[in-house]
Amino acid sequence: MGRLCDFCGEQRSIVHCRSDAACLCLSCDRNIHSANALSKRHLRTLLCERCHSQPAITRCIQESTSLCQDCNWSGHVSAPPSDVEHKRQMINLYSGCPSAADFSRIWSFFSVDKSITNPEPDPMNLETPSRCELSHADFCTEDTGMEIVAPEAEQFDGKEPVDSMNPKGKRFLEMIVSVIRSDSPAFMLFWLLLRLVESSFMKACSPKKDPGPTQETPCQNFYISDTELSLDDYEALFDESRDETQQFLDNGGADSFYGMRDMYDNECNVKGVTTKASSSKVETLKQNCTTSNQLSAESLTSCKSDSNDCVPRPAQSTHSISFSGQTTECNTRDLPESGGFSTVIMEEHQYDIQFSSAVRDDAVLRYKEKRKSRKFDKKIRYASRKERADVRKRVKGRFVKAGDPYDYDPLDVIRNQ
DNA sequence: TGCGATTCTCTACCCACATATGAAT
DNA sequence: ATATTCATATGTGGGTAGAGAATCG
Repeated sequence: MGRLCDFCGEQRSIVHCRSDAACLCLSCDRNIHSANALSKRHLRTLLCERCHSQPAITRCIQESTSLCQDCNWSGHVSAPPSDVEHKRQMINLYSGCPSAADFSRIWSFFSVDKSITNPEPDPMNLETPSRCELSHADFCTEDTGMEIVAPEAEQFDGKEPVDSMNPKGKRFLEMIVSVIRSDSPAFMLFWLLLRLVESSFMKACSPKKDPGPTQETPCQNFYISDTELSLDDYEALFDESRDETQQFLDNGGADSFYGMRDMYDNECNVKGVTTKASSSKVETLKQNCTTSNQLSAESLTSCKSDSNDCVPRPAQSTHSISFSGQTTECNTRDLPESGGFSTVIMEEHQYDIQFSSAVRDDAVLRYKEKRKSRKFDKKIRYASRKERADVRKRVKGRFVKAGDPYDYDPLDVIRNQ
């Protein structure tokens, strides 16, 4: 059984929008996220075909099923299949309004069923197909105006030094700051930072031209001498993240940061924290740009964190990024040419991350312990209303009109104490 | 081991009304 | 641009119904 679209409530939901915390059918996804420039930036992915509630992160080839972090963990890691290890593919996130062809490009397992020109969706039949199929009615194949999330990133080829003398590099830095200040997902920033590291790495590896008598520039000395970014203290990383989160929430959450009433839940507040932390980091980076070490592991915490997913996602880079000694090697590729959407976790690649099960078990165990210890105390937003409710007379717990008979008066309880 | 009855746990909902919010003037 | 008025939405807590889980015979 599947899940109905949160918006229309009629068709089977296919994609998950994290920003809206909603599961949507393809039609509604396209309609909603083509409404304006902001909604176009919402990052979406397939919906987990097992729990039908969480965003899928990986695709099991053998089972032809898209799975979220938890379902992937329970189905492949904690209780691995007995026969043969299942091959899995990373599932890309996307934004904008991709066409069906675009979908097929970013998800090879996606196919477009053009023979179905006017399918009558059966709300009662929510069986998830073994292959994800887009009907022609759901998605037209012609390209419509779509927002490119990081057009500047496309222009920045990653091979030029970040240098204030270089207009592209300067624009790149400005872009980072603009991304930080926007509500773009934090791991978009993570990708940008990786590009920044990469560009510096390229310069460090390439023969240096004689710069000649150049004037001092803020970013002149920004080279990455050691491309291995290590997070030696895994525990400290997440402890710090949580503390910052709590502090951020205590300070008013995202409202205090953006100056607006946010529509996000705590998860997005986490995003706010990481963005904030990264913001200060990059601002420092921009101002000083002195040593490569300033781009510390802390910056990497800006990768998108999830209440259900505290394990850093693999990043695509030629650099070796070590998490608690676990190293993953990925290939850097430029963002694919697209007609207006962008995939954020780059090209799909085989999901062969070499996390050792022991370390993974340990991390998950600690995470679950922390999750237990979390406090979700009710927060009173309006003290005056609480004061009112605290003295209001009731009948079987329900408020009653002033003057009506009542069976419970909080003031009587206070007087009797 | 399976099944029905009972008990336990959890959670959404209800109510009135002061106040926040936004639109209209 | 600012102030005022008006209508609507929101949030507050204790008790309860109902759903689902757990236990027992």
